[in-house]
Amino acid sequence: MTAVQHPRHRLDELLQNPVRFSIVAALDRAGTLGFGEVRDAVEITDSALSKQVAALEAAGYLAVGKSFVGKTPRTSLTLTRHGRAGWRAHLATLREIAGDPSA
Amino acid sequence: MTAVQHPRHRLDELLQNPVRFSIVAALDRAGTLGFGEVRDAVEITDSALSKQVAALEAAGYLAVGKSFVGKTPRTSLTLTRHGRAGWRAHLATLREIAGDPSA
DNA sequence: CAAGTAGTTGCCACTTTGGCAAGTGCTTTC
DNA sequence: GAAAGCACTTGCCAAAGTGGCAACTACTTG
Repeated sequence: MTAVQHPRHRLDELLQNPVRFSIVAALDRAGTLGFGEVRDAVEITDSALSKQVAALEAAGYLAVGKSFVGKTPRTSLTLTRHGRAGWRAHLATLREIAGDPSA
Repeated sequence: MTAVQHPRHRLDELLQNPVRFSIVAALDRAGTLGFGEVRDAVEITDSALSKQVAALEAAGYLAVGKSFVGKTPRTSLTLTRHGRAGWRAHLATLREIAGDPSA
């Protein structure tokens, strides 16, 4: 039989970072948000957000849409199905480790 | 009025590490555990655990007791009041970010 | 053309973390 | 009583993650 591993091994590396955790949390709740909205909500610099968004996008966790609202460009962020699944699994694992009965 | 910061700023740096998170979670549930018990539960090497325990102890999060059970030394780990408070606050912040209504 | 908006990227320095091997303190075995 | 064992501890180091800052892209407005 396979040894049962401690749940920490199942934590999502991407979501262990507080910034990415917060970005994904915000998107999970809001559905879609603009780059600026996320930047202001999470309180991070453009540079840092841009890098973390790129990481999440590369992992297929979120879709980045470029469009124009009037004359100004708008980058919209939305969780993918995969991202949402990863988020939920991560939360469930955290709860499992913490001993949360609702895990 | 003071600007309300995003809750991620209140996350406990010590508890952002999965190993320390797991150690503290286990101790919160069990009360006191031996070094070996934690090592086996969390599935980590002696070296890594020793270092993380030292970090948690330095932060006043846990008390390390050295004693002998028969002839073999036993290092027991217990959360301090401060450690328990930090743990609870960290969990509450995670829930707050995640939008958990029970936060 | 200069300047501004909305991001993006490169470069770099700092920090964290783990593995591995050697070391510590105490005890049992040959 | 020297060697070996047990339960950790520590030093050294290499790899990886992050953020700051400044320069850069792309497009628009004055």
